[in-house]
Amino acid sequence: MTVIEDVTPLKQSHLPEKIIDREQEQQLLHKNLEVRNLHVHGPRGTGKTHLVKKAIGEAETRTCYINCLKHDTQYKALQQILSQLSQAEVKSGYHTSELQRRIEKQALDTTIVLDELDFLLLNDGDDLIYYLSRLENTPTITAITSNTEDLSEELEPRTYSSFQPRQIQFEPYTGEQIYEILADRAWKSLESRSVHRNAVTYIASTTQNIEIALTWLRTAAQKAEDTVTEDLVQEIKEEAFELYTETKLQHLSQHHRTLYQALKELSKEGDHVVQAGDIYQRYRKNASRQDGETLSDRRISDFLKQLEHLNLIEAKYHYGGRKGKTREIQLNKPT
DNA sequence: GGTCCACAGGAAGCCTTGGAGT
DNA sequence: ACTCCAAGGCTTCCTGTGGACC
Repeated sequence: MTVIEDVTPLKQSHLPEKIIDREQEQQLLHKNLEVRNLHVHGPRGTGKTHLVKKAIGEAETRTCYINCLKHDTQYKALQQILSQLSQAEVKSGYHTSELQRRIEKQALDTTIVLDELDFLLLNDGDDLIYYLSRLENTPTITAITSNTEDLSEELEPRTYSSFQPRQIQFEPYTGEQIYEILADRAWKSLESRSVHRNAVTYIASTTQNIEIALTWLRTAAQKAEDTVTEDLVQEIKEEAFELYTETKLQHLSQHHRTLYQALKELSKEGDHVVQAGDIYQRYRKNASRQDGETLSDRRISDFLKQLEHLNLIEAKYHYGGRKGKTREIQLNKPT
């Protein structure tokens, strides 16, 4: 017994024909995407990627979409750009300048989207942006970030001055907007009258992140005997959050997942605020039990920062005092 | 005011991978 | 087949931090 007729509209990846509540942003994107550099910024789950992808689909120029969470160095991003432009796999081993030379031959009238740019900046600096924004037949670049509000603070002055993006800000969804979107998706996806209004209201009043909201409603619908009730929604809250974090972690390494698991264990065991050193210790213990391979604390420290950027954990930095220089970390209950 | 805390995070170097030249 | 080169992943080493405590 299931209330789902077609699960597609409830999937986060689904791009509906009509997008609710983002008319202004959509227009800005449509008007500017192909003619000038853009910086799209806003918290997670506000529809940035979604709308940019839709704008790409409607663009007349060629487009490249790079997810910098997966391709977090200049080199890897260049490989992706070239591979999308030439429609062929590009292996490693070439000199960066060789990739750049080949891209320059092809990059005419191209729009390049760099999603999750924070991760590339964190890992490899701004060389990629500098290079792309100074190309002779300059492609237009759209950078999407969740953590970096003001790129002029993160980029070298010389990079920012040639990049000069127009900023498009995405505000968090309001409860009413989340409600409206969920209701629309539920109507397309589920049997009629199979969702209680209170159930949707509860989700909409708990989270401003549409990605979480959709995961939540979808999970509830999959569990429902014949109706999605508020009780059911409340009951599966934790499970839905876990599913959301799993999808966020799936693009990262097993070490990231072991690290996250270590923090989860420690916060379950008592203190919900944990010190970095304790997490490293637990990570080492768990990783060596799993397959023996453990990474250094230095490396894991970088991974911890990535989890912070994904908004999965919250870190408070101490630069002195009785605790010394450390981070106090807690799980982020995504809202 | 000197020492300690408990790491953060930069720099340098090692190892592996894969293309290019001979 | 061999050597050379460049890139990323990772480790090792090291310096810096600033309030608490003596």
